Amino acid sequence: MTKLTDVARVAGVSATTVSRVINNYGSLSEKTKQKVYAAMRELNYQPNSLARSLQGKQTKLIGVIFSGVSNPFFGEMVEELENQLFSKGYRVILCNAADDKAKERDYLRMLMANQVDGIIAGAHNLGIEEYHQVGLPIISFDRYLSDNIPIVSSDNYRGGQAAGEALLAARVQHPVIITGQQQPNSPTNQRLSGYQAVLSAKDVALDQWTLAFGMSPTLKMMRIRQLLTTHQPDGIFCTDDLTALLVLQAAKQLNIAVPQALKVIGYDGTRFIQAYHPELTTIMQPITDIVTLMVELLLQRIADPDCQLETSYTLPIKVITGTSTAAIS
Amino acid sequence: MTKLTDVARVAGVSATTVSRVINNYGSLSEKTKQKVYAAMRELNYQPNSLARSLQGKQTKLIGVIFSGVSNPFFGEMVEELENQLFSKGYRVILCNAADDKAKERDYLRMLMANQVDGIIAGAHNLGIEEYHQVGLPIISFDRYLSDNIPIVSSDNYRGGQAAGEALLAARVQHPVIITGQQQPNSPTNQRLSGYQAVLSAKDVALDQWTLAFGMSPTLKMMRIRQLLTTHQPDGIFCTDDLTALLVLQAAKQLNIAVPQALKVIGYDGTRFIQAYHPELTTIMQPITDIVTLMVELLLQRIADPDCQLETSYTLPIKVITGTSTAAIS
DNA sequence: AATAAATTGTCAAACGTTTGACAATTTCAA
DNA sequence: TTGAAATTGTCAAACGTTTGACAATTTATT
Repeated sequence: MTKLTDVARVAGVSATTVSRVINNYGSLSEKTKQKVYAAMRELNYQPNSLARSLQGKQTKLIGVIFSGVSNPFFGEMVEELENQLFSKGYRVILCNAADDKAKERDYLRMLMANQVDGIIAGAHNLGIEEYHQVGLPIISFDRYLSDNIPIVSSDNYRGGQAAGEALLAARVQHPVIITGQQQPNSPTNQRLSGYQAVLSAKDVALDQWTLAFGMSPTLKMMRIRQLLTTHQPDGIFCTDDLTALLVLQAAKQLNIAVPQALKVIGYDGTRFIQAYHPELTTIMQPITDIVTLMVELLLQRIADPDCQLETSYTLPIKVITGTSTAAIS
Repeated sequence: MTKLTDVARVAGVSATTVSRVINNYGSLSEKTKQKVYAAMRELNYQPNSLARSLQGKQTKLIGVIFSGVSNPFFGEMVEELENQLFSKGYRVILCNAADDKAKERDYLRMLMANQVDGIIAGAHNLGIEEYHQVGLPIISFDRYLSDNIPIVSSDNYRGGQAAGEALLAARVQHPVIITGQQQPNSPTNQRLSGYQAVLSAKDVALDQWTLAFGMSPTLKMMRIRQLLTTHQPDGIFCTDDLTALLVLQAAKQLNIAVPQALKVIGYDGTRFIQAYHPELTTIMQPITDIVTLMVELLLQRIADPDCQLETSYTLPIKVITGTSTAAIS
């Protein structure tokens, strides 16, 4: 591995000068700068980032903790995070917490040992305590972790309202909401609240089913079929799009016509769903904006660890209307 | 940040002894080991991995280069990679090459600067030359990079054959194959070859359409509608599942019944497709096995950089039969 | 109690870089 | 031509760890 002193030798200058060029420190003539750059190119030199970081420079590494990247919503989010962080000169250590407390804790330790500059936390197994004492800039997605850790989320309450309104506007009489398990301190609980508020304003009864987030699709499918046959709802709001896809599939299998006999509305509105399931009405979370904001906040915290940030940032959602809630002519 | 000397002080031993405990080096009594462990726990000590690596230890970081993680196939692959690497004590630096030569090159430089222990290369913008001189253990997915870099892929030729056979078995007369752009040195080209071989054995004409991998779904959709209306094929083999989904969608819009008027077969067979689109017949790549093999090979190379490995490893595919190619009764 | 073996300590160099203090040299303008 | 300013060099400490050589101490064995 070529090192700084090699560059110095080739450029015919001292090691200190090379370091000065790299870090743009002290006064330097254009001529020597060019000599050094030339030597760096010639030797294909890359400063050893371990040594730099050890010496006190930033590592330019960000830990990104999510519960898996195979879910399109998280996949798109992580992809966008990687993109934006890369363009700011940071790299991503991908941490899949996989609904596993121990793994998430391990990752937190590793990220500290690896001296990452900051963390984006999008998995939510761990309690507040463990995150509290990390002592690193953290931005959280969709979950309260500590007073000092900003939460970024989209407007879950409004999203729930919008979904309820859409169903009611489609003249639904017996709507059901399928949620994941309610997590403590999670703003996503607001989806239920918003939905509930809209229903009770119109005196429509709340009918709620819970399917744990980690449940296998096959199992979910069984439950949904059961729900459809026994409860015979004429409208379903799923708090994530994938579950909504299962509902559509189940309805098809059971010969329940959508939207004639059943209106379906999902949640998330990823690019994937928009492209491959345009028929599904859904509530879109603005992934790009969410990521932009999270990155911006994180970089602020990195630049100034004591900077004051809001506890919570809420971004607007958007309703994407497909045929799955279309009125019957 | 607590450091080694702090642990030494608390444990009442020398710094050298602490280091010996951590690295299990030299001779140590059980008693002092326990004292040191206790102190480490008490202080919540994590060795600074920058310092360790600088000193010569492994970084335990692996660069994983793919072209985006929002595609479910790559998403599932990266998720599995992260899982398996984590369980072996490695962490993943996620590199999204995004069909961008410059970005991929940048990443390669960064990975070298970051002293990663190895690389899994699954993006294929760059030529052989740039990978040739990286001088790090590399395993490639689905692309020839250099004689010394093993390729792992699934049996693309057999997959192409199987797809062709499935279409012919369903009594298709005018099948079309939709491929991505053929990449030089990519084993995925074999899908076409295998398909072609089966067709020509039965004297069925080859009709091939190309839709670039990076093209937006909307645009692809347009082309597919055009294809369906002008060419009126009665069978389509898409070399990836997402394109197949677009075909199904387009067929629905155009009132072309699947499988009655049109048989559709895809490629990849992710868990996602199996769960959410069981109707689609597809060729499944064994993602878990592919990842297991890649990780195994990479770790071998890391342990012994000179170890001899095969140039190419091919894993069997599996046909997943849905209703999209069902025979008409 | 004597000896060997096992354990622990001390010390220092090394990994590759940054950065400060200071001195030496070059450049430039008046 | 002198003096100030700009440039470069030398030297060394620091970041936190590992590891080797060696000495000092403790423990186990007979």
